Amino acid sequence: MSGIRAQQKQKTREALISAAFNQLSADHSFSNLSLREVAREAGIAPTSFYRHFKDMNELGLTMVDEAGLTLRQLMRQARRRIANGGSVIQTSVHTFMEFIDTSSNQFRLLLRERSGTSKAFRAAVAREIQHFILELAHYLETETHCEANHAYMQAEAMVTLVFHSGAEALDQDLVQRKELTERLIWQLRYIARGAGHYGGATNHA
Amino acid sequence: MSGIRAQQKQKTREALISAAFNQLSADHSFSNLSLREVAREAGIAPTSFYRHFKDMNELGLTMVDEAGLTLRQLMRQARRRIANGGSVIQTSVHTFMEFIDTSSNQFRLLLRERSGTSKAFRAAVAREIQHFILELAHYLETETHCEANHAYMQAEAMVTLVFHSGAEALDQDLVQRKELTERLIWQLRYIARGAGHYGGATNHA
DNA sequence: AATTTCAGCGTACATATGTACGCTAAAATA
DNA sequence: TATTTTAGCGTACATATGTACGCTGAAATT
Repeated sequence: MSGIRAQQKQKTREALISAAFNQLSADHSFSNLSLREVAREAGIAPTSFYRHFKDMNELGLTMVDEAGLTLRQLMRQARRRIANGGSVIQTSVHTFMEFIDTSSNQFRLLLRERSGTSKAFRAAVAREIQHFILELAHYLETETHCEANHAYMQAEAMVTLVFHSGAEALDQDLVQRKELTERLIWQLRYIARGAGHYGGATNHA
Repeated sequence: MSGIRAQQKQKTREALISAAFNQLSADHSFSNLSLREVAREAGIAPTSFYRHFKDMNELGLTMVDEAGLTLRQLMRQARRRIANGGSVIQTSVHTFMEFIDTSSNQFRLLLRERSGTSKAFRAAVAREIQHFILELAHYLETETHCEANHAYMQAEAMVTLVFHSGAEALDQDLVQRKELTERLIWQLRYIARGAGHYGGATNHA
């Protein structure tokens, strides 16, 4: 039932997705992509595109899902590192920066479409980020005994700062990126401190 | 020397700019605008566009400048209100939320082009936001006796959170917006507290 | 009054895009 | 083996876009 045919179809579907990711860059966002160019890079005729996606929109949503998946895998990896005794803030930030380096275009997509032009996209990205926030909030609540509401607001603020820094890091060289990362770590410490004060937490930063 | 002629030219130039702002919305970003449509709404022929701007790009940069101007006027207003004895954080946040309500499309432009597709745009927006950060940093440094470097990082974090919340507020109704604003205020308090702790400041939040 | 300047227009063109339609060959099924 | 299914192709078309070019009439300058 695996079928030579279904296999090949899956393959060109992936070719389309990776062609699309490939065409993202600092100067080329998803809405700049054209069906024809994506098809060209994937090595199929424009009209064959429709065998796989109803729409460029549908392709885009698939891409958001994929980027979200990568992000979640990353979170697991960060959690493992933390469990092995790393500092929470430092480990999380460095893991995130690796993601930006390794999967820039997946990050770019999430970043841009978060405040992008399509409602469906915005919702999809918001869902992915919400995952991130809730997970972190839960961690902060149980681990630092912070009051639930404050844990959530703290997590939200932290994720916002991390994503924003990620966005800046995309266009920076290593030196700038290092400074940026250090600033970010301080800023996260501020939040941890402050939230601890108002929310009655133990401080583990 | 004011000239009926120059006067008229200025008028249609403004018509172009305001037509362009008018066509921005949640589902329509600057890069979706077309020269022809902007010209149409401004009531001139497509080719006449070039009498005013070399490019859509040049129009866009002008728009960024204009939005930046609005933002700076806003800051002055906030400072006046604070001088009249308002709480710093609350006053700033509410003033900012007014801006988002009153000049949504100017804010939309800054917001989107900050991580947008054109290098020149990104630079222009970054400059505007930098203004904001530096001014706030200076205020924090002199007013709360916070150490300079910490004052900067604190200001940066605060501006990031405010802008991000602004972005979310754009698509929200009044109830959601109120909750959002309250969360934001807490988050800013966290930062003020935390930065105060590490940077040796008096707390005025 | 004679001349120059120039904002705005209309025409025209090359180009890129999405997508409807029908065909083909090879894989899947019967 | 005979039949059906379908991924991918090529052709074709309607549409939108940026912009080159030359004209016009009124304001500005001489």
